[in-house]
Amino acid sequence: MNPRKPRSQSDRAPAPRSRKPTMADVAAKVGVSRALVSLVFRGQPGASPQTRERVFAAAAELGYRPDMAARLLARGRSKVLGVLFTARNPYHVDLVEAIYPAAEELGYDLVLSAAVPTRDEHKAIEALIGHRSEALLLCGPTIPDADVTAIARRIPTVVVGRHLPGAPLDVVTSYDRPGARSVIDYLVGLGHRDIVHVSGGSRPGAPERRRAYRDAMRSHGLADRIRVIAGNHTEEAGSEAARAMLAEGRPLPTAVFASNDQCAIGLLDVFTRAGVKVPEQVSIVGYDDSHIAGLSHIDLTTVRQDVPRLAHLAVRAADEQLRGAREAGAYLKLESKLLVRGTSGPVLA
Amino acid sequence: MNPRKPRSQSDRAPAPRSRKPTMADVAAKVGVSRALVSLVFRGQPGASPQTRERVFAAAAELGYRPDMAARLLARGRSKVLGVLFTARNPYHVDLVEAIYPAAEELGYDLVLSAAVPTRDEHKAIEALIGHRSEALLLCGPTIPDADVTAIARRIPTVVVGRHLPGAPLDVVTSYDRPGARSVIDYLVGLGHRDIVHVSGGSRPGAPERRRAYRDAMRSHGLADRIRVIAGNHTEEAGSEAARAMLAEGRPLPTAVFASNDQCAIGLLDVFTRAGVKVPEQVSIVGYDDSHIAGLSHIDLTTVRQDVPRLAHLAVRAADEQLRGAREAGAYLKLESKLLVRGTSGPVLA
DNA sequence: AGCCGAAACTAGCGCGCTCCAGTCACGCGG
DNA sequence: CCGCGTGACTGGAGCGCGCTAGTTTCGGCT
Repeated sequence: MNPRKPRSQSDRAPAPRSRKPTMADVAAKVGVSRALVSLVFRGQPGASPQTRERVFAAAAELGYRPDMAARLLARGRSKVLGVLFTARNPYHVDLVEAIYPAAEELGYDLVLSAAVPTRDEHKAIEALIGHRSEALLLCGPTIPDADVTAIARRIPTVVVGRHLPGAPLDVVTSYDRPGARSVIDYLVGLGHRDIVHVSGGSRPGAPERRRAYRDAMRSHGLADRIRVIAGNHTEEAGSEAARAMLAEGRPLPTAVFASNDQCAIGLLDVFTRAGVKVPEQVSIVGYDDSHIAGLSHIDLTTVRQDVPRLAHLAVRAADEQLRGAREAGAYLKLESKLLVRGTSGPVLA
Repeated sequence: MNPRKPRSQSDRAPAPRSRKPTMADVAAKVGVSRALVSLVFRGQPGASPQTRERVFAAAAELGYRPDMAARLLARGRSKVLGVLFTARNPYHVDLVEAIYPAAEELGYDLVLSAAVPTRDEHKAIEALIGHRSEALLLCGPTIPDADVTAIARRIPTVVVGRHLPGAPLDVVTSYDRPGARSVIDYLVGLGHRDIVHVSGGSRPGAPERRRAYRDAMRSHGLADRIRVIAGNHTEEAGSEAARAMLAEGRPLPTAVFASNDQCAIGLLDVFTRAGVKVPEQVSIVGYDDSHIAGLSHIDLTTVRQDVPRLAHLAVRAADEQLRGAREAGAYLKLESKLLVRGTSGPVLA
């Protein structure tokens, strides 16, 4: 068995459903040159209104669609942004949803590539580059700093939601420290003192949130109550943390601050199933305000990041890099703000 | 100033991002023809092992990546499959994750396009076609039958997880009827009689599951206990249904069969928060076995669809259509099987 | 020696499109 | 009458690659 198959006839043109019409077909039908059709389709001046009309009519009749690949190839600029995201992360999904309109506004098209368990971020990024993305938007990438830097040297890159100072790329993110701090301030204001933090390890944003938690606790004179449980940005990590707390036998904290919403939801589920009342017995606060946090049955208190604006800035940063408007290296940070919902409340005596 | 610089032959710019290296650059560096480099990169026979080695070395040094757009253009076949999915649907995410390896196996590349609130499926599909997808894989599309049919006439199409008989496309899905039926059989076997179904409206698979529920109830002599609550394939719909049941004042059913996992989770959350014990007071069963169903804190009884196989068949169907191996119109159905987890149990006297 | 065929490699066209440098007709002032 | 500007349109050279039809080299066989 030869592992590589020789190209056979069947590997060539697919059974033509009817050959895809090209610009030349449209041009021929109207009786003009291809160049004119091209002009019309790009909406550029240089064609009379009547001709435009006829071109569009002929195109519609033939079912012609401009071929992106050829267009990309011919044009210096491809106007395509590659977006890397983690399919399982609802916050990333929110980001992607917000990036679409932002990109459209500036005339960019999007190509998505998902990082999934069987397909790591490196591969996903290669695919994006291969598909002729002009620039990359990386949503909370988890590969090492050095790798991100190496990629950024090859292609304009914008990292969203991860702190990565000093690399030749733009960073768009929220101020994690004040966001996390406001959570602690809020909880302390409600009378909480035993506030546990379930951390997200080295996940994007997690170190900052952890540090802000510690700082805030100290500044409230609660240094001795600091407790960080190592976790992750997943439901599974949250539920494990909750089970661990329940299994300890000692009293539960009155509040838990999770490093992101998924983790918070894991906590929430395990606690409520164990009969622990939220927020009466334990307040739970997440981070990100991903769309699931807002669902009525979750109703999670969390920290909202301004996702549409984040997306907008990210696309604009990419555009600026591409236009050569400035060097890469911008560090854009947005305010984020506490969003009080139903999973948090005062300490009940 | 003209941004378009003429290409100078001797452009060996160490300035990192000056210009993307092309195959010609690699060829020049190695001292062979472009054609040979092309052979090497396609893994085709016709190059000596030493040459291969040198080509790869030079490519790595230059940071060369084959340009998909050009490759697509030059090759009759683009070998790209366009995948439409709903970013917020975890089951779709599972599917996408499974499609990646399946596509790779047959030598296809993937382009994803997400249907999101601000960007409907039509637009997403146009984008896929524009990016030169040879065929479309539509994960549970929600646009009208006629629209899907119209698209399928333009481009080979495979629909996953939606019943759509008689259209010029392939369908890959699971047997929803037996799957749903096994749920009812199982619940009845545990002693349940008051089994409510929260339906998914006209969402892919939902009508079949609803019908199977009704049929199964009747065949168990429970025709008078049939109760369908109109819903959707979202958490929100599940939670609404749960709230509605709680608000009614009359006794809860002993079991609820939701049309998909997300809906089931909505139910689950509202019930547990209201202090209703699952499964002691109410058993809850979902459908799809999306990855969230398996999370330890959810531990949802559900119906597993064989996602890897579904993905595999879908890709193969697309491949077959493209190769002209057969006409479109295949209807592939897989077995699905009940997966008993922690949210279901016997009726307690 | 002479022939042959496979292995290794090359030349060059063409994929569908964009873009630049024209060409053509037409009107107008000198 | 010519020159000249302007709007409408055309020709053709690429973009980076794949692929067919070669050419050259070389070892083995009669």
